[in-house]
Formats: sequence, C-alpha cells, structure tokens
Amino acid sequence: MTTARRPATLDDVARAAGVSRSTASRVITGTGFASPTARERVRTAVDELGYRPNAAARALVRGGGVRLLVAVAGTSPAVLDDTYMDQVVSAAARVCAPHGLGVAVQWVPLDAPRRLTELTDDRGVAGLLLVNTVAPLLDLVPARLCGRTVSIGIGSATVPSVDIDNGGGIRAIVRHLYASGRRRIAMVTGPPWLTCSHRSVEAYRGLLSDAGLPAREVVGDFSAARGRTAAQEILRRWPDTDAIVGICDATALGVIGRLRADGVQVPGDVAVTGFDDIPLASVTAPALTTASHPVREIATAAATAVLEQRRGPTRTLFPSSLVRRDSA
Amino acid sequence: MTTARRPATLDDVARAAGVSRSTASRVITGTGFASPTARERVRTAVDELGYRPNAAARALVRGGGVRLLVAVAGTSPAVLDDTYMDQVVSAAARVCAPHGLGVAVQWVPLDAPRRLTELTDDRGVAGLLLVNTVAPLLDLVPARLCGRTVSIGIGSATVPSVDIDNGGGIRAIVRHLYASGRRRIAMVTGPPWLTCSHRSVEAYRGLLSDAGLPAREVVGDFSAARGRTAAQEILRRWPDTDAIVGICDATALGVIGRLRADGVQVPGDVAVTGFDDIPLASVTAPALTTASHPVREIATAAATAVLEQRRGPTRTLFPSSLVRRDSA
DNA sequence: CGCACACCTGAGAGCGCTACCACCACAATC
DNA sequence: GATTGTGGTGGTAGCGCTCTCAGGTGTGCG
Repeated sequence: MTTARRPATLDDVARAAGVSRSTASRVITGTGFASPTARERVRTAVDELGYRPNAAARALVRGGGVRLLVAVAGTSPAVLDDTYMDQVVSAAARVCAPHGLGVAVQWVPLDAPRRLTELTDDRGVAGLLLVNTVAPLLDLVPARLCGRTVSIGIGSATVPSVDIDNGGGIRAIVRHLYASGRRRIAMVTGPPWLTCSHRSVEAYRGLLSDAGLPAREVVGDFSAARGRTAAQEILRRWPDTDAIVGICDATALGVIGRLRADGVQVPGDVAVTGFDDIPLASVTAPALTTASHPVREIATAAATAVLEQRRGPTRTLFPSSLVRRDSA
Repeated sequence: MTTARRPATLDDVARAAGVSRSTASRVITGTGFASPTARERVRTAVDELGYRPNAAARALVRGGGVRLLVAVAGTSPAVLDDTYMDQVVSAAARVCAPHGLGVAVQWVPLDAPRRLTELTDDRGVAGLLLVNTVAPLLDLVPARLCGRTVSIGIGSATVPSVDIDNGGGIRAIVRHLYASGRRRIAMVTGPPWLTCSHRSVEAYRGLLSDAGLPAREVVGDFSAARGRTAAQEILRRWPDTDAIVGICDATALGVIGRLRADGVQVPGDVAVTGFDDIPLASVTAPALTTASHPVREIATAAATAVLEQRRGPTRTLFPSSLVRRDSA
C-alpha cells in the first residue's frame, strides 16, 4: 500500500503556477483566453503536481454526468449474457476511461421501453449508447441527452446510428451459395423484432425471390442449441435442402453439429454458413464460411461518437465481408 | 425525444415532504435519526418526484469517486482484446449500474506497474478491480483505495482475492486423462508470469511427477493460432505423445485443428482437453472435454466485493469442474 | 487625446449533496 | 429547579470545479 498523498486540486495548481483558479481552469479546459506565459506555467504545474481534474466536481457544475449508459433492449435480462454485448461494453469502457468516464449497462425490457426514461432521469448519465435498438426507444431519449446518444442499429432524425451492414453480409453469403450451385437454401433467423436479424432476413428473402427461389425460414435465437433443433426442423420440413444460412456463427455451429450427428455431410450434402466470424470459426471442423465484421471497431466508433457530441443524424455503416472457408 | 424535465433535487424532495434538506438526506442515506413520520413523508416525496440522488454531487462531498477501475496487467494493451476481459468488464458494469457507478478499464504494463499509481491518483476512482494480478501491483494500491480493492488472482494481507481453482481444474483433467490410460501427457501452457497459468502448470507438473511421468511443456499464449503451432511442436519433440492439455479452450481447439489436418485421430491417437468451457466447446467436433468455471459469477462476486467495502484479507475460490465430452 | 476594442485576469457564485454542529422538546435523574 | 440525556431537527460549511462578470492592461484609430 502506498502512503496517503492527497491528490492535487485545481487550487494547488493555480497556487503553484501563481495564477488564479479561473485562469488555471481556462488553460486546462482550453476555453477562453490565457496568455502564453500563463498557459505554460499552468501546464508545468499540472505536470509537476500530477493534477487530474476531479470528474465528479466537473460533472456537478457542468451538469454533465459521469458515466455512459449502455441500454440494451431485449425480452429478458439474459440479452446481456452475450459475447457481443460484452464486447460492446468493454470497448465502451476502454474509450471512456481516459476521459474520466465510466460505463454502466442496463437492460430495457422490450415491452416496457419507458424504463429507459427512468434510467436516463439520473443526472449521472453523460451519454447513451442504445443497443438492439427498436423504434419506440428513439422517442424516449430525453432532450438533455440529445446529441449525446448513439444507436447501434436503427437511428432517427435526432439519433445518429452506427451499424453493421447485415444486409450486405448476408447477400454476399447467399450469392456465394448460389454461385456454388446451391438452390434450396434455408435460413435459421434471429428474433424478428431485432433490427439486425430483420435486415439479414430481408436480404435473404430479397435475393431468393430475385432468383425465383422460395424462402425456407426457421426462427432461431442466436444460440447454438437452437441451431441444433432448427437443423432438424429444416430437414424434416424440406428434406431436399442443400444449404443452411445461420444468423450467427454459434447457430451455424449448432446446425453443423446436428447435421454431422445425423450423418449428413457438410458441405457435401448441405452447405452451412455462419455470420460474425468469431475467433473460433477458423478452427472448427469444417472451418466455418462466414461473414466478418469489426464489432470492436463499431463499439469503439459508437462510444467515441457519443463523447464527441456529434450533432445531426448520421449513419455509419461498417462493412461485412465474406470469409470463405470449408463449410460452404 | 422527451421534454426537458429537470430531475428532482434533494431540495425538491425536502420541500415536498415539508422537512429540511438535512432530514431528507438522513432518511435517504439511512444514516442518523428521523421520526417515522418524517421518514414516511420523505419516502413518498421521493417516489412522487422520482428523485434520484446525483452521484456526482455525492461523490464530490464524500470524496468517494464515481467509477470502478478495472486494471488489467499484461505485456501489451492487447490483453484487453479478450473474451475473458470482456466478460469481467461487462459483469462489473452490470453490478455497478444500479449503484450509479460506472466502470473503466485500463491496461497496466507488466514492466511499468507504477502506471497503476497514476491511474488511481484520480479521485474519480471509487474502487479497484485488479485482473491478471502480479505481486508488485498489490503494493501500489493507494491507501485511499484500501478496502475498496479486490484482486482476481493473487491477493495479499490487505487485498482480498477472488479466484478460479485452476489447480483443481487441471488436476481433475490430468486425472481423467490418466484414468483413461494416457501416460505421455503434454501441455500447452500460458505465459508463465500469469498467475492462473502458473498455477495450472504447477498442478500439471505435480500430478505427473507424483505418477513418475515426465512433463512435456510448450509455452503458449491462450490463442488458437498458437495452439496449432504448439501441437506441431509437441509431436515433433515427443512423437509418442498421447494426450495434450490445453491451457484454455481456444488453444485446445487450435491443437485439434492441427492434429486433424495432420491425420491424427482425436481422441483416438491423441486426447485433447481444454479449459474454460466456452459456449462453443459443446458444438465443436469432437466436442471438447474441458473444465468449466463460472467467469461471470466470479467477476460479479469481485465487483460486488469492491462495492461492499469488505475488510480484511479474504480469499474466495470458485471451483473448476470437469466436463467430459468427446475429445478426451 | 480619448475612445473603442482587442486580449487577458481574478473574484465569486453556485452545482447537489453530506456531515458536522447547534439546537429544541421532553423525560429522567439528582 | 438545575442537570443530563435522548430522539429528533434545521442551519450551514464546504467538496472541486466551471463560468459569468466586472474589471484590468495594452494597441489601433478617429
């Protein structure tokens, strides 16, 4: 344990630099006028004393808040038990740390979006990151947080969004399947209310209908377990299926597991594709053909956008690129 | 967007309840005296006004800090790019959210542990969660944060720790391998400075030496990629190896990938085991025999312990249990 | 020379909250 | 009746910071 050394305050810095608190504050925040001399002296004082502004005091006077809230919509708190959410939260925490901000996560029930209002009533909330965003949520963002909110998924006139190009990714996958001769292509989807799943499914349907092919859909839930049962269901309903598109890698791996257990060759009899390119996709057998997208970058971009208080509706789309391996 | 409704302050509550700010504060924090009547009136005022205490103001006056810092030791910032870290951060953020606290993550270079002092100089830090803890770090925890620090890994006389029973898990695995007739058991380890890896390796060596068997170790880095090359290396140095213990599931999957590519039967020729029981361990082919431990629970317990300001050195060990599947 | 207008500075008011202290009423004790 | 509690209460001083505002100095211009 280190000895108790009281961290330096702005007063200490001002005294050491021989200026007033106001001037020191101005130099440090970079607002308002300050002579080069004053600037210089304050800077050295800051360095020498190892001054770190007190985030709480700053937030108090500015009414700014002290943490970024990641609000995740879903049917149950279990949405938070997910690698994707973990990555988003963790990336946000990394972005926020140097700014003296923390990150909190909370679940917003899909059937009680008003819960978001309660969560954001707290003055401590400096910014909002909406995940799994559904339309009703966007109208519940308080005016105070306007310009300090970014949505991963759908945005609105006032809320900018950052997103994966799910449609593009799925299209690339389906085209690849088609190009390799598959014509009876089924899909294990995600919950339809989820924008990202919805968009993926739309892309799948669009391409199939363009080719005059019928869609074969089974609703899944992003889990490997559901992938297993879904595979079974698909082969029961449409025994001639020659390709299965998984909504995510976990689902695809579940599908493959079930297929192989039933003696179905992958990709010989049925090609299977994933989505996400999780680290393990390359080491499974067969290695997974999937679409890759930079989740960490997206989360980082989203958190950065919140901190930068960018204004006006913007929509940043991150590409999803096909990764060809062995399963399709 | 919702209309701008100024969040209620303590003054509003006091006025509505017809008591002084002091009394209201006492009721809300639950410290000091308050008559049942006053208590009741303040409570209803809080409910009606939807009052949420301002975390920043509270932190300012109490000198308490406003976020929990997750400090991760490692050789490079890439340690943070890890599912395990993501889970820890995310779990901490979940625990902290209802308390009006945020979570920040920062990397502490293994060769510059003093960086921790800079990070904790910030008054905003309310608590500290040490991950990948190495001994020098424990002495750098500032007195102010004493009793508000928990280490995942090794602890000290002043810093309580929460940990996985790595030794127990690896012992269970090696015993299982031995019981199924394996006698030439190799291991792909993690970086030796990492306590958890160190403990696992110690357990492996201990059991092998008890059985009069030689250890066959290759140093890895927790990655699947390294698992692949390590497998190759092991079979080159000790061609008669009949079992490989992976330090984690990713490594084990890399090992399996390489082995199968080389035409080696798993588990026929060589049994392979993982460690962690990641969600995919059950869907790979062959399904991974591994050890399971509740990472989320551990992180939750650690974060909770930080908030509860528990005192005195305690050591909580979470069990690691063998999960028998097909790979060994 | 006086006035405007830059640039620069410090005093001081609070942000919302807690904690300390003084106080009051009433009861029990000497 | 004077003392000592004891349960309850309100006044108020800050915590560390930002920001407005009222001043200071200079320089350029009419």
